[in-house]
Amino acid sequence: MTKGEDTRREIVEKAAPLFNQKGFEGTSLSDLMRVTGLQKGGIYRHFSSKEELAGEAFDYAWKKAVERRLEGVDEAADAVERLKKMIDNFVDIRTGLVAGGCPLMNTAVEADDGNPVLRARARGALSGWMARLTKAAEEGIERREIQSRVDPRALGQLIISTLEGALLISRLENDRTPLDQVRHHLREYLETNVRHKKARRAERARRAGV
Amino acid sequence: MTKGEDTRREIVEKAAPLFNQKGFEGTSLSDLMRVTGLQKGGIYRHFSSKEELAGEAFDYAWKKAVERRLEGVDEAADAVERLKKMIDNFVDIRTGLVAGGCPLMNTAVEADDGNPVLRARARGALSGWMARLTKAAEEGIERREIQSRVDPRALGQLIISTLEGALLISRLENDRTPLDQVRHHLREYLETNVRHKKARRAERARRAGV
DNA sequence: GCAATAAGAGACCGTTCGGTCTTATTTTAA
DNA sequence: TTAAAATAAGACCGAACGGTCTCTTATTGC
Repeated sequence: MTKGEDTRREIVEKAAPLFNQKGFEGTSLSDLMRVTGLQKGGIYRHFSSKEELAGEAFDYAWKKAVERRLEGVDEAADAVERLKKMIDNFVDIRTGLVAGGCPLMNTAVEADDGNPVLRARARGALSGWMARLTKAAEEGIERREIQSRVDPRALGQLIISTLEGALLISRLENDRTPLDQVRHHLREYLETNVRHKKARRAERARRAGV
Repeated sequence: MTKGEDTRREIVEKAAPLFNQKGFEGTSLSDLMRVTGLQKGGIYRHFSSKEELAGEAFDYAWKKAVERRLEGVDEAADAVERLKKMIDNFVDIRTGLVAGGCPLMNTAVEADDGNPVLRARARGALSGWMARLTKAAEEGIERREIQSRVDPRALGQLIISTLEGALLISRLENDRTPLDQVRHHLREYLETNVRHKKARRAERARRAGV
């Protein structure tokens, strides 16, 4: 890795929390100069515009969020447990993330009446997340772990909507109750309306044995 | 009403969609001059700062949202129907509102890492909304329309979180499916886990009779 | 209709904005 | 070691920022 590539990477990593907290418009070049310790020339050598840097900062922030939200998911016992693990990760994990809350929410709200480049970035992130959830649900249906009447896409939308909304409220109130609340609600829903009935007795036995 | 008061009101009404769409930082005085047809002097005669105007614009936008979201709620047959009506209004109503989506969400996201004045405004709006929902739930419990084990505050948080999250996703995707999805989900939840069991037979009969 | 007052225009203020470009310095490969 | 290439500094640009202030114009109460 050349020194230039290294500097570029550092700029992105240091810029990401700024953009995530203050937004694209709210982050100025002088902010970026301050956190990177570089002058304008040093920044603009690596990026053609503030927007290009913001785009890469979003990708970086989102990548870190996805990584953490997927931790331990593959190890879960079945499809329902995988979904529950993703929910738990969303609710519990607050370290190792770019500061400022969910990049998807922040970018979606700022960009949906404006900046089309960042908006596209947010849509891409959302569809990736949706794909993870629907794939888990589809596989669960195939394996008779999830009821066949469940619509994977609708389930994914429900989970994402609920989690993002609770995060919004939790951050505004500075209180994690809403996140815990929807976690409990979604878990109940998954066990009662999503998990395949044939699998329920076995699952109860497994849990009792733990 | 003097001409000054009238002008002031017009400024607020014309500024509100701008702030709701572009945010506080994203809305410039030249934007405000354009939509109001006034020069700076004409605006600053009525407001001491851009922030003061933004605050009043938020109140205006929120007031309109609340008015529409409460339409027909008092006429509902019981507490569960009142909650369902509030949910329906949130999902269905898109006219008569200040453009740019939910003012609570927009302001919460922009202000939660910054502007404390606007953040306080958003928190006030949220607590008012929560109060409406918890009051409906508490009354429902008193009247044996809602199960006594239901926690009014938790129910309110769940409804608000779910609706706001779905609105976020719907706006990003430009697709109302997530909103319809969570409406269906919440209705089912209200009927199954919230409505008082003694009231269920009567409710089914009432609905069959309609 | 007139004087007092309220309302609005718009020039002006210093600052900051995103961005460019030339120059100096550091890294790199030969 | 040295020359070429990569990298960073920072002066500079015009435009736009939020805000002030003076002066003119419009409204108001008498």
